[in-house]
Amino acid sequence: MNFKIEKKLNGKLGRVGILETPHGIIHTPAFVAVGTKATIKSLNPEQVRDAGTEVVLGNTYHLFLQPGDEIVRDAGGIGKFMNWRGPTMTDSGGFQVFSLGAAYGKDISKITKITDPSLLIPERFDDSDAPRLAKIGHDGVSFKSHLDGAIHYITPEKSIQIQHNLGADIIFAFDECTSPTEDLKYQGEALERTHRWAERSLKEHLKLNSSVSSDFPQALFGIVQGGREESLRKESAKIISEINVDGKYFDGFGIGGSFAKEDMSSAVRWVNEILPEEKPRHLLGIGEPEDLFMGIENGVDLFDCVLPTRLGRNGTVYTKYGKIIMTNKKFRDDYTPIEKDCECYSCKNYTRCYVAHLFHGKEMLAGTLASIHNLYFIVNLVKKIRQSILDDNFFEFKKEFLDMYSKER
RNA sequence: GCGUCGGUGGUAGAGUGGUCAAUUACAACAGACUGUAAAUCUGUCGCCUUCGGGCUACGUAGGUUCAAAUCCUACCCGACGCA
Repeated sequence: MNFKIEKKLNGKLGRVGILETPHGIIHTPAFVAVGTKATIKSLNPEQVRDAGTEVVLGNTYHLFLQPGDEIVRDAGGIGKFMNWRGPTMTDSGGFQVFSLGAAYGKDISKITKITDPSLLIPERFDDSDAPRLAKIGHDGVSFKSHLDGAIHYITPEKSIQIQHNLGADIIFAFDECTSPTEDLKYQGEALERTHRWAERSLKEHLKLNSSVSSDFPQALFGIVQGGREESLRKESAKIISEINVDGKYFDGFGIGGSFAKEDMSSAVRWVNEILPEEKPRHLLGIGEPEDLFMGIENGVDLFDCVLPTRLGRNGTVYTKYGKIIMTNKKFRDDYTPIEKDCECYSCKNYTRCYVAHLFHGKEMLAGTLASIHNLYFIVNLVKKIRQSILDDNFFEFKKEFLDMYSKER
C-alpha cells in the first residue's frame, strides 16, 4: 500500500490523495461501500462500481462465522470471492464488540444525541445480567454467534489471522468500540485494552506477512478510540501512532468509537492533529453528508457507512434537499425521478412513483434501486468534495450544499 | 317456499351478557436507522378532547337486562341443503 497526498486544504487538516493498493488505486477522500458479508446488500459488483465506488469493506466476524475465513481464502480472497475487482478492506470485528455487546437489544447508536437525558446517565449499574452476545475478556472477546449460539473467542491474533485469510488489501486492528453510554472510567479501561490489542494485532500481522513473500503485503490500520473525551482521544492518537514492532508501524489509522453529533468534528480534529500526516486515516462507520464535509475538512481520507444501503433498503433516499421517505403518500403519483439531474442508473430510468410502488409492493428491486441511488449520491458527494479541494472552493461548495440540504422536510 | 349456518372497524378474522372502541394479521399513515444481529424496527390507526374523559359503533328495527357485538323477536342480505 502506498499513500500520496496531492493537495491540502488551506488552513485545515483536509487533503486530497491517492491510495495505491494491490487491487487498484483509491482517490481520497473516498467513500467505502460496506459489504459486511462479502456483498453490498441488494447490489451486484457492477452496480456498486457504476455508482462510482472504488473500494469495499467486508467484516471479519461475519465472514468468520459464515462461510468461514478458510473458504474465502481458498476462493482466492474476498475480492475474488465476491467478484469485486477493486481494492478491499475488512473490519476487525471490533464494532461487533459494541453492536453485539453493550448495544445488543438496546436502542443505542454509536452516535449519541448529547441532549438525550437518558444516555447522559451511565447505565452501567444493573447492566451485568443484560443479554449480550459479546462479552469482553482479558485478552479477547467471547462472541455468542447470532446464527447458531456457538461461542467463539476472538483475540487480536485471531482477528488478524482471519483477516489474512480473507485477504483484503487493508485490514484493521482488533479494537473495542465502546458505547457512548459508558462512563469515563470505563472508557479509560477500554482504551488501554484497545491499545494492548493494537500492539498484538500489529505483531501478529507482521508475523503473518513475513511468512509470505509478496510485493504487495496486506496493510494494517490501527484504530484510535477514546469516545467523546478529549484527553483519551489525544492519548489514543499518540499511542496508536507510536506503536511499533521492531520499528514497523501501522500503515494507516482508523478512527473508531462513539461520538456525539455535536462534537464529532472536534474529536476528529484532536486525533488527526496528532496522527502522522503522511498516512491515511479512515473514519469508521460515519457517512451522513454533513459528516463527510466535517471529516474531510478535518483530515479524514476514508469513510465507510451502512447508511446508503440500509436507508435505501428501508425506503429512505438522499436528495440535495435532504432525505425523503419513498413510501410517503405524496410520491405515489410523482412521475419525476428520485432526484432531478441525478446521473445514477435509478434516476435515469425510473420515477418516484415506480420506486414507491416497488416499496409498497415489497418488491426486491425497490431496495436495489434506492441503494444504487444512495450509494451514488454519497460516493459522488465525496468525489465532489475532493474536486472542490482541488479547485480551491471547498468552503463555497460546503456552504452551498449544506444550505440546500436542509430544505426538505 | 321450508330448513341450516352466517352478517364485527379499510380487508381477513377473533370475541358469544359486564374486564370491548373491540385480540391478531394485513393494508393505510407517519417516523427511525451512522465500522449491518436489519429487504429491519417504532408509533398512529371510529369521532371529539382542556388527554381526565366524552360521544357514536359489531346488517336494520324493536325488545329483555342494572349491563348487549354477545340473549329474544321481526325484517333485510349472503352461503349451503331440501323441495
